[in-house]
Amino acid sequence: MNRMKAGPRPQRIGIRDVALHAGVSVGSASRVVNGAANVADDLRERVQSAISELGYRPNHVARSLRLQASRTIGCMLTDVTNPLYGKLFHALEDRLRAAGYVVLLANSLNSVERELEILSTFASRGMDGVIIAPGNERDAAVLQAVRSLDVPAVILDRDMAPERDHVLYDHVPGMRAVTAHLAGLGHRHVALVVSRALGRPMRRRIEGFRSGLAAQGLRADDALIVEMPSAMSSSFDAVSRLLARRPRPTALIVLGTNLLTDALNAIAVHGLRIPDDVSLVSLGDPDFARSYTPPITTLRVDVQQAAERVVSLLLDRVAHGERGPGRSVKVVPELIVRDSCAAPPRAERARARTRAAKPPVTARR
Amino acid sequence: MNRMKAGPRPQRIGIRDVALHAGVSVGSASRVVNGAANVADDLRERVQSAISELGYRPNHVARSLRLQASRTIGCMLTDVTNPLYGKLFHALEDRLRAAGYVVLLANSLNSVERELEILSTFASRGMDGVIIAPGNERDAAVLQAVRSLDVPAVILDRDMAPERDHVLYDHVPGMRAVTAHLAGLGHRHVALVVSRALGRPMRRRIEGFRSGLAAQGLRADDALIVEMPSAMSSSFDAVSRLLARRPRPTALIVLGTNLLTDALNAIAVHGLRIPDDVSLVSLGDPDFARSYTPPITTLRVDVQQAAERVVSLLLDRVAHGERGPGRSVKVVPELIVRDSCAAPPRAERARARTRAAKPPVTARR
DNA sequence: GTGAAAGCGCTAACAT
DNA sequence: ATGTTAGCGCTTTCAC
Repeated sequence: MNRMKAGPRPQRIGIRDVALHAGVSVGSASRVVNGAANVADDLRERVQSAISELGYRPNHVARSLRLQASRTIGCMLTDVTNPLYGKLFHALEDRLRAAGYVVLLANSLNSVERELEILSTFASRGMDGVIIAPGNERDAAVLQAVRSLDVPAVILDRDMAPERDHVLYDHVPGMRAVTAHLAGLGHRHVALVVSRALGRPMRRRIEGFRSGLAAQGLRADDALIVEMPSAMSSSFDAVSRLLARRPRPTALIVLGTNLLTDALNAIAVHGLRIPDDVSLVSLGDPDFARSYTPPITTLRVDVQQAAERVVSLLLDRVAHGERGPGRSVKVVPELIVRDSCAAPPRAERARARTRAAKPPVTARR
Repeated sequence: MNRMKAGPRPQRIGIRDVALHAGVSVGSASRVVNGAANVADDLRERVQSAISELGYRPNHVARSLRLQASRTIGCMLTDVTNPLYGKLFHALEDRLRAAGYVVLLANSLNSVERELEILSTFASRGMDGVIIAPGNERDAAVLQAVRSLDVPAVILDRDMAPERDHVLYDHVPGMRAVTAHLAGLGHRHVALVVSRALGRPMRRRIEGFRSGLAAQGLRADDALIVEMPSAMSSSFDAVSRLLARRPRPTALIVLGTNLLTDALNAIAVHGLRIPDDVSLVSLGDPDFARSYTPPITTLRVDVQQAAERVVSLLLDRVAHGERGPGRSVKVVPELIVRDSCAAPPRAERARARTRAAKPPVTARR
């Protein structure tokens, strides 16, 4: 009667087939599959051989329906194309997979519409939990959607809903460490290049930059804070303009992996050496920051640690029945000091032209 | 009876509740939800308002079980951390989402064990189709797992099972275009840096390199083909060694995004200018290749096009009932000529030291 | 320890 | 056009 047009699929094997083949009831077969305690040895063996003979695989969808749990975690990030998010997804996937969960990834691209759609997808697909970093943390509809999620959620690097769990990167002390490092070296003209100041992360970093400078008795020069129009645009020109200023900034902080390559290029084109002519600190620690000549000092958030925190918070609720109020854990970025920062040049008045004649980059130490 | 310990979840709303609330049968409610034809207007309206009043959301798991289809596509790639795969996933997700599918991403990390596990997960989770690029194309177990998948599959840039659909990057002509370009400029000492030669892609590229050179009447010098031990290791030293050879190679082909940054760095450290002293071609066209000074000539596979092909092949089977034999479509990489290649320096005998005194990089054109 | 049967939420056949 | 109902594959109570 209910036969959908003679499926060409060669009759998926169900637990019912296993039971039949082993000459037991489906209940017993199920108990074996799930490793229940009360099973006689011979029955277990018969079922197990039936399973391998028939090549039976439990149907996860049916199980999910029955159990009201899918062992799936939804993960909404801005864009895995960004290496930082790519690595994070990776770390999350590793840990969750080890715990028996599968991760459903969705790129929100910072689009409100898309974020709503994704959140809705997560809801109707019965995720056991979600990990999200909404680009539009301030949007009322997104906020509403997040708050009305009926599964455990961990919010990453956004400050949205106090009743939920959060993992927050502690940008302010992070940036303070950078400014302290630079100020300690003697820098007084420090420039900052950021991708876009929307959103908590950039706001906090700029805040940390200002307060860090203030703590050193310096004042942030607004003209030295450059914000890129979009995450996609090249920062080459912006950095170039910065380097053309007089007095030239003696140190540059570049907040974004994409920005770093452009900045390095701009510095080279201006014939400047790192760190002799200009000091440089980057965010995010891409692999080549380590292998660059000279190795670049970076402010790094430990992705592994962040993933660890996120997963632990989430599984507390998903798997261990935690019921408490929203918790918030901070991950402090660490300053990895390498060779791209030094004292500012004595003669800031010297002309760039003169320098262009020197070897382009300092030698590997 | 079957009440799982008084779920704290506030009684998920089902279609049954909607029907009750609207005073109709579940069947009718279902018809409205699915936009069936035979529904009276007033009934439809009543159901619709019940839906929004109750905030009903169809349970996708139940629907999947009933329909024997999950509207989910499994996607197994080596590692989204690699920008090429990141972009690809992105493009795939866009298209599939538009078609009403959700993508389940899994990073295989080239581990056999993991690939088998992922494939198995895909199978038991009832994917409607899968897109895979197994790192271990030659492994018997992986091969077996791929061939015995009982859902439509598209295999990406691997040549595995003729009965399945494939999208293959046409590396040989791609590399030929590169060598032709370089040879046309007059280069005779062309070096190649590859990340690892395992796997079809690199094998084919090297093959294309050799045959391309041969077609120009040149012979590939094996000493100029450098293979990195792993995708993760820095190629700085390898490139450095290459540049220290005499006669120095006049052109460098770098097959990997990670390798490019290291190569640029090594070239700069040697005090060499691009393209005056050494020409450079890269693979994969990362964003900064365009914004670099000088802009880097790259061999690019059009990710959008590849994704388009993959999705179209897959949906033919998943959604349009295609039953035919395995199809294979090729995507030809295109050479994007920018400013990083020029004729080899006349005086190859001149010393690097001399050159180091010149400005480090050519000006932006 | 094992079997029988209910039912997770939904759709589609069938009956009206 | 609408209602009734079987059953997707599985787990788990309940009775033995």
